[in-house]
Amino acid sequence: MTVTIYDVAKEAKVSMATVSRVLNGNPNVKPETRKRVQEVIDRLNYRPNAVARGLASKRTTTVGVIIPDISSLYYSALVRGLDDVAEMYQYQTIITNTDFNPEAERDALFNFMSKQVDGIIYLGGILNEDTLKDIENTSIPVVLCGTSEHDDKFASVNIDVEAAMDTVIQDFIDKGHKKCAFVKGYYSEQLMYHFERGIRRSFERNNLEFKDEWVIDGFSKYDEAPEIYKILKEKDLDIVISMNDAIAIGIIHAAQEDGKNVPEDMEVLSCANTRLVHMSRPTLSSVRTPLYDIGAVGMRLLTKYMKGEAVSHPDVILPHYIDYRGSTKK
Amino acid sequence: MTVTIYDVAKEAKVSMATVSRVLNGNPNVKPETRKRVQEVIDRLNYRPNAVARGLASKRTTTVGVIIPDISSLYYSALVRGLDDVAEMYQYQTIITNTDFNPEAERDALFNFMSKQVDGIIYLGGILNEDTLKDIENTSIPVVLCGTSEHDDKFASVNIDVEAAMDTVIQDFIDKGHKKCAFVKGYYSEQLMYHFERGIRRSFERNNLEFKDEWVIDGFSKYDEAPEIYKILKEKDLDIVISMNDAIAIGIIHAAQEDGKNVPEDMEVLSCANTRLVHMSRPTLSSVRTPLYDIGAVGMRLLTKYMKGEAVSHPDVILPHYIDYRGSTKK
DNA sequence: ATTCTCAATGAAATCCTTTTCATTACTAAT
DNA sequence: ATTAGTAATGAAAAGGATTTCATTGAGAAT
Repeated sequence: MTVTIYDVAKEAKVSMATVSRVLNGNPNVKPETRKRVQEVIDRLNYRPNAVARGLASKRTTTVGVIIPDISSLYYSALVRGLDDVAEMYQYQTIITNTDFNPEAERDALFNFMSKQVDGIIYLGGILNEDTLKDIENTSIPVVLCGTSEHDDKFASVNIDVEAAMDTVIQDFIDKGHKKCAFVKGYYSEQLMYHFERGIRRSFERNNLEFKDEWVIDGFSKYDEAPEIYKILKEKDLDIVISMNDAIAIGIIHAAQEDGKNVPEDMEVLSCANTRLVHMSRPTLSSVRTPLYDIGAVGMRLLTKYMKGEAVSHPDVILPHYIDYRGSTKK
Repeated sequence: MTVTIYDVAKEAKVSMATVSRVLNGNPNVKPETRKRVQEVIDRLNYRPNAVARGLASKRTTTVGVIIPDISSLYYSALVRGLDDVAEMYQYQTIITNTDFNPEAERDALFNFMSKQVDGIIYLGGILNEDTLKDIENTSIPVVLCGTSEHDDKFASVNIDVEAAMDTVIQDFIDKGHKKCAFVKGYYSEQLMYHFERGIRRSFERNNLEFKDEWVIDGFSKYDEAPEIYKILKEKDLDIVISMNDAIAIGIIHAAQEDGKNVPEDMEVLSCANTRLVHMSRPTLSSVRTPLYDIGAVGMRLLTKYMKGEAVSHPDVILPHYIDYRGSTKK
């Protein structure tokens, strides 16, 4: 039925070992032998069984990716970056959606181990201690992308979100503002924590108070924005930093429906940087996080680990920019 | 180092076969033996090697997914549907982005075969004849999702796009319109073809001509919308059916910037149905394609094939609706 | 001519399961 | 008491590659 390496060996009158050598580009094969074997491979249309190969070599050319939700523009942009680089290096990815559920993350991890992935990219939420230990034991390389976990244990790729927030807040304060809302989103706790810390730090440095009640949490979708707007209005907050850009757009729309103008009556800035920022009116000011690049660099890093290469800088910080567009005042 | 089935067998004083039976829920194990083995499994923290298992059983619990671009809202919604059902049935997915490149699709397919996937979900563009034949030879089950390929060879899940377009056009004609633009997007040729055919059919039935020049092709991104708008204006087309909703929104914005009002001066309807439709002002009228469900049903179908179950209706047509929102007149 | 290297190749072990087939130990039936 | 039938188990093969180690042969060095 299916052609195996044995069939090729027999047909080419060599041993399986030699066929294997040809397959893997091992130089210890006489050119004419190589040619003969290659001809048989082509003629028989032989394609190696990656599963058998994986069992024998202990390498599967597969990496596991843990992600909250692939249908989010934010995460799918990261994944596209990952995938393109993975493709370049001949790896395939297995993606598992976890919706920030720690149990789902744990299951995913165990699945990856069972499937003998060569590496893991983690874009997720919180790894609990047990799971963490399990991973370390396997010695499967792990790279964290955009979760802002400054952890010694794993390599990571991020932007400096605290610095970004610092800049943003300083700009607002310089324009004379003394308060702002911070609307969290559907991201990892750590990431949200770091954003908030950047904001607080900036307020502190300016000897201004950042009130806990300015943090608005528990919303994840565009549809919920009117509720958020209501809260903002109650608290008389007219500077809004939203982690999620769909929600930011929703807030703008809610304000507009309430007869307000953005940015004149309310300024909105998003921390995500998906394609949506261009698609609202006014266009959405935002922190330009290079999502695709974070994914790409993360996977590149992982390939190095998987090949056993030395990595000089395991914690990569990519540059970020603040793009002031229509939803903030000059 | 790593615990194998052999270690468990030795420790539990049974043969590997019995451990395997316990692992796979085979009923031919005495309850007390099962318990003893299970205890050892837990104690040793044994987790089966899926690669070895795959080699021995010829089943990998992995399905390959071919997709143009995971970072598209349209396709990632489909994939989320797929993934959730796959998860339910204990399958993992390997996703490959192809950007509609036939060669990339072919490579992906060969990769899947090599990795011995149990099934394939195809959301892609055009399978050329050779590749098609290769797939058939492997007897790997394939399900087509949302590509609108009414092909006897493979199972498929779709909406009836021609009927959808027919309804839409009929509505426009009933409102007194005699022409409309059809803006293609970044989708498969077949899908676009079926949409166009639905439009043409409707025009014909009303004894109206649909001109070739009303078909606008070659654009894929929001940013390109101003160009499209220019063309629309030249051709004096004020009814626009766009396959892509980001582009539809772009056209609306371009019109607004040109001092026009939507829907008063120009009506726009999108055929995709991503979350974006709610996020524009005016909100975007669209064909409500149940993307998530198409993916989910497709994967469900595939699980049946993979388990060798009979499938009574291999070509599923899911219901669709036309959602008239703010971008079209009542 | 003999020894030494090194390139080229093959035999066989190995990777870790599942699965088939044979065997043993019981229980029920006659 | 004997046989038949069945439940429970084990031994060993199979799955398709890689990899280690041994071997062969040819050319270089002595």
